[in-house]
Amino acid sequence: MSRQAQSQHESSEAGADQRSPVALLGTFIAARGLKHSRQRDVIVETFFEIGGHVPVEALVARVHERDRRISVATVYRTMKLLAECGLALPRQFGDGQTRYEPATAGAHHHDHLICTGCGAIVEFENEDIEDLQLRVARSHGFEVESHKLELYGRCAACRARGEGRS
Amino acid sequence: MSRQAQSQHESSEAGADQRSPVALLGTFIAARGLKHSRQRDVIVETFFEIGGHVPVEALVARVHERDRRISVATVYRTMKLLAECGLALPRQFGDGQTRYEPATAGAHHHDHLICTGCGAIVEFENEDIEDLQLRVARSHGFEVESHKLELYGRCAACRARGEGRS
DNA sequence: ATCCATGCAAACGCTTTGCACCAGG
DNA sequence: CCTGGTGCAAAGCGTTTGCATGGAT
Repeated sequence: MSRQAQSQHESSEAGADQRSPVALLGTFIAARGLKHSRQRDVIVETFFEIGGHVPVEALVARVHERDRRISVATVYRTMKLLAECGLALPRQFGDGQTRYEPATAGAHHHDHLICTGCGAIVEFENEDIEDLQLRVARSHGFEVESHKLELYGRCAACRARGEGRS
Repeated sequence: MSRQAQSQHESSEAGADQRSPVALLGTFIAARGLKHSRQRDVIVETFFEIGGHVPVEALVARVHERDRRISVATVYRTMKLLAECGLALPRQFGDGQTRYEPATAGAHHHDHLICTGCGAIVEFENEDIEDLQLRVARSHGFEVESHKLELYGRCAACRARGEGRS
């Protein structure tokens, strides 16, 4: 909605900020004097392949499909690195486990709809709500730095499936 | 909401839903065939004395000021019981620990402003935001069951204290 | 007498960390 | 080579649970 189209052709092949995540990470790593490794590649590729809001546990499982010997610790360390690089966003929903969501270059802040039936997570963005948030905060003397909004409910599919809730 | 006033005179002296939390818990306990105990009284009294959004750890500390021998397990069990009774609401902010907030009888749903400077937690309620939430959800085929909205920022006091953020 | 509640400590799930070894620059 | 990365296992943290004991009804 508020994302203005910058140029039309860049989407054709690569686009300045459309380099592969692995490549982007490479840049960050180089800039920080860190090192490159095979397991990081695997983890990062797998993470962006999944694309969604991945619990670390699930990511580990997927990574192990490619290389059984990559350790959980390395996955955690790599995800933390990705988060520091701004390539992944850690999310804390109520269930005690950290999920990571890919942070694509031009992406805006958004919030989440979470289906209590099937666990589906849908992203949305709403400027009106954000405006109201700022206003409410200001009326309490707060200056908002960030926020978290999660709506829990049943998605269309789940409602269709079991009309009279379980 | 679904609790209808059963008798009328009980409200005369104490107020139907204004009875002390310990007394209210007593009623629930009796109704469920559970038992009363000294440590529950201490925990519940302490909890409502604090009144805010208490991390369990802090509650335990306070409880221990009164009786060192009450165990952590009992505090957790009691808070879970209070939550089931509807007298306390468990809250999960992002910091990995559960906080409980007293649920007074007529209280509405509300959301939270959390100061990233001093940790202060302010409650607010905003119908417009809630309306918009419902609308957004519906536009995605969701039927909202509950939601969580947290605004993180700096409160007036903290901003006054250190204008140029640390 | 009967259950429930308690305390203790062990177990838990998720995440982090210490350490010795391995590997990229 | 030197520094950072890895695997493993242990530790950490908040929370829960099994079990024997103690207390309320």
